[in-house]
Amino acid sequence: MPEEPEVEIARRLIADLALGRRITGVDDADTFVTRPHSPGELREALTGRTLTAAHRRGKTMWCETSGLDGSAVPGPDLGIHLGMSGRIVVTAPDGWVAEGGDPAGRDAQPRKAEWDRFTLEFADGGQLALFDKRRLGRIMLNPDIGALGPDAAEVTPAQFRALITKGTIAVKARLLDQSKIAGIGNLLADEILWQAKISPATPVNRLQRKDVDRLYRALRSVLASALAEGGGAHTGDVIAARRPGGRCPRCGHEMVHGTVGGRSTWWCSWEQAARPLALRFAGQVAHNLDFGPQRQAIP
DNA sequence: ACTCGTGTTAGCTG
DNA sequence: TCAGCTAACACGAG
Repeated sequence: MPEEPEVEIARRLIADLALGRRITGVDDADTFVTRPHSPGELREALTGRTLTAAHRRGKTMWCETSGLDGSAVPGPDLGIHLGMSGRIVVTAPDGWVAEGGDPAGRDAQPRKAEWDRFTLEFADGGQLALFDKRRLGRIMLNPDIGALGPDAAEVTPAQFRALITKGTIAVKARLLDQSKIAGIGNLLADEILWQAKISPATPVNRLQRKDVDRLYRALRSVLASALAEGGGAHTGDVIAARRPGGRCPRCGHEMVHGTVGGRSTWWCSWEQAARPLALRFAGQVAHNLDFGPQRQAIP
């Protein structure tokens, strides 16, 4: 998916190109994407309104809508979640198309019409569509934003410490828990843990204060650079090494693969080894003396 | 043919 | 009730 930085790109797309355009038609026939709404419910709720603002918390977006016929009473919020493969496609009146969201599917096959899972038609002839091959994206009225933790890009160090360290769950699973901190996905989590040199399987109650602080700094810098590079979670330094035979871009040791928190996880076998720091240090001495790592040039 | 997966969530267990 | 885990969802890509 679109993780937080890519969702932010999609939100800006909506904010820049879709606000203020009168909605004259709504295709809400895909009831899996629009669950729990029934067919026609979204059309009924949105036709005649305009989107007036685009917001985001974590990976959830929502648009405010105008009142009908100049009424001051606003309409319902339109919730948008891109799921695993969703993308926002905004078409201008002249047919010019802008996209934001999932980049993995971009440039692959030509877009099939049936992959547009939800569409707003505008009076000017353009449209806004949720394009989603896998169909795990979601459109709903008045989404419950309160169920999400603070946005990953806005959480403070003190909030972060409090939200992260409670319990015994693996730190990666906690980073992925949207009700604690909203916005971190599987790839970003691997990148953040790699930057912080922390094993993804570390129980959160075993993290020391300095580990948590390092994790927080890694979170901030990974999010900032992902957004600066156009939103892709793929832009992370370790993402390219997430494959069989991949090597750590810093130390050259092999990346290892496993499942943490039910998700596919890659980490550096050396720098993110799951053992106490003291043992790691002792191991490093032995390692360097006896069988120093074969460093590989990074392509 | 068959497995995997950038996400969420219902339902289960202790 | 809470914390944590697993399967299921849907379907394209490798």
